[in-house]
This record gives sequence, structure tokens and C-alpha cells, in this order.
Amino acid sequence: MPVRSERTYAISELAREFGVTARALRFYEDKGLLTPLRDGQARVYRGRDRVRLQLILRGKRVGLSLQEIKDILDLYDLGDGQRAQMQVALKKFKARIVALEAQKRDILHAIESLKEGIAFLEGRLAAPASPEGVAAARAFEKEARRRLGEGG
Amino acid sequence: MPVRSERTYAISELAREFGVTARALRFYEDKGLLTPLRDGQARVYRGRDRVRLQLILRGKRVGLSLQEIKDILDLYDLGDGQRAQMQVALKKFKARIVALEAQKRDILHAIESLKEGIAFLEGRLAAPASPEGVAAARAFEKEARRRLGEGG
DNA sequence: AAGTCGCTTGACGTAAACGTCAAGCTTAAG
DNA sequence: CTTAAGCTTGACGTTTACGTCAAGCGACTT
Repeated sequence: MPVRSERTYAISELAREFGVTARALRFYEDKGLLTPLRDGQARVYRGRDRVRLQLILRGKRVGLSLQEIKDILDLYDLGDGQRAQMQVALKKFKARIVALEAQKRDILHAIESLKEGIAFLEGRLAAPASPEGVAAARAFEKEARRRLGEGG
Repeated sequence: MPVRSERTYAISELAREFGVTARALRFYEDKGLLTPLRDGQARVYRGRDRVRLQLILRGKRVGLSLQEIKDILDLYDLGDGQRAQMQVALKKFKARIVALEAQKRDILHAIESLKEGIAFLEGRLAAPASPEGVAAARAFEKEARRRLGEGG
């Protein structure tokens, strides 16, 4: 099989593709999350970097800090000797999953709240100062209180 | 019915209950997200503030900025006159729901990635440098590539 | 040769979300 | 009366994640 050299990307290409700035890519490199090759002084990104960037951005979207993301990425570079670090990482991963599952619940709550907000708004837009609008508003507040376990 | 005066909270009480600092509560007030009463100069938080704080923290956990949260909270104080703002808010809410649903997917992805990471780690911990460990590592990388639609 | 593009490395700036004092008021306890 | 606890308002500091120049290099075009 031929060693068909992998497709590579210039910094601006990769940036455009992922909707980030070149500055951000350099920043990630600075922080040790990306390690592109060099052609002279220009950075050359491979598929590997593209994969990593994808993971970085996904991590960011779920609220991980760059440092946390780096910890995760670094993990796969750990040698067989560092069992201690692996144990530590394992605990962190499990804790992170618990946190993410809580976050998932938060998101579902938020979506519900927003949908209630939409109902509230649409009610008021349909019939200004109408009983329905007021009712929707009261329902929303009541619901919020119920979730906090408060009296009406 | 008696006007049984609602239970109130001192700043440190509310802070402790929600696991935030008093400074944070003052900060939220500064930004217009909370409006506690005053007893002399001391802040007095009511159930209303407690509800709002709950929404604030939940919003934060799903990645909303304080400004965005404020926009949402303010909405329920809009008069019947401001139909334009309500229309704007309605669009924002709907867009936000779409974003949150994307975020939910990200979280599910992240959880999966972490579980793969855990499998990877546990494999290596169980049998250092074993074929299984290597296999898990390769599987993980391959999976990441597959998601990006790349060739192996 | 001169200009333009895209890239580079600093270096300084910035917004968000608080943390961390400092200095002073107030209220209950000793 | 003074001490302590808990509150207040500034005001400055900090971290994260970049944005925004400035100045210069290298390749290509005109």
C-alpha cells in the first residue's frame, strides 16, 4: 500500500472549517492542546490535529476548561508506567460523567423553562393583558416555586 | 386569610444554601439579576429572590452568561406595551432551545467519549501494555476519526 | 523591484465572573 | 463600654480565553 500522504491544512483553513479564529488555534497550541507540524515556520495541521480540535470544541461546548480538556487529551499519551496517573484520571473521568449527567438534567430543565417562557410570551402576544397571559405568567412562577419546594 | 409574612434570608444564609459566596450574590444584584429588600442597610432575600437565584445558577450551569440570564428574567417584567421586545425575546428563546438541544447532543457525545476513555484506562490498568489496552486505544482513536468522517 | 498575501512571534488589551482586601456601621453578648 | 459577628460599600486583583495590533519574514505576482 502506498503511503499516500495525509491531507493537511493551513491554519486559516482549519480555523474557517471549525468556525474559530487562527488566534484561537495558536492559543490552543500554546496551552499544549494542539501540536501541528511546521513547514518552515508555518503551521501544518494534520488529521490528528483536526480530530483533537473537534474534541476541544466539543469539550468547550459542554463547559470544560481548556486545562480539563488537555488533561483528557494527554491521557492517551500516558506511558504504561504511570499507573498512578491513570488511576487519578479514571476517578476524574467518572466524576465528570456524573457531572455531565447532572448537566444534562439542567439542560432539560432549561429547555422546559424556555418552552414555558415561549408559551407565556405567545399567550401575551395573542391577547395582550388577557387572562390567559396572566394565567401563563402565574403558572410559570408557580412551577418555578414548586421546583424549589416552596409554598404557593 | 392572614398575610403570614414570608420567610426571608440573610445573604450568608442564601449563599450557604446554594453553595455560592455572598460576593456572588452582591455581584448578581449589581448586574440587576437580583433585587433583595433592605432592612436598614442589610439585604433581605425573599422567596422570589430564591427562585431567581435558582434560575440564575441553573442558567449558568448550562452555559448562559449572566447577561443572557438577565434578559430572560427581565422578560417576565415586560409590560403589555412592549410587543416588539416580546417578539425579539420569542425569537431568542426559540434559538436558545435549538442551541440547548445541540448542547444536549454534545453532552451525550462527551459522556460516551469519557466512557470510552474509562474503558481504555481500565483495559490498560488491567493488563499493562496488553493487546486489549492497545486495542482499546486504537478503537477510541478510530471512533473519533469516524465521527469526523475521516479515512482510517 | 515593489507590492500583496498569508503566515509568524510578541505584547498589550479586554470581557466575564467573581476573589480579596480595607474600612466602617450595627447589633447582640459579656 | 468594648468586643465580636455579620453586614455594608468601594476598590483593586485574578483567571480564562481569547482579541487586537505591531513588526517582520517568505512566496508569488506584476
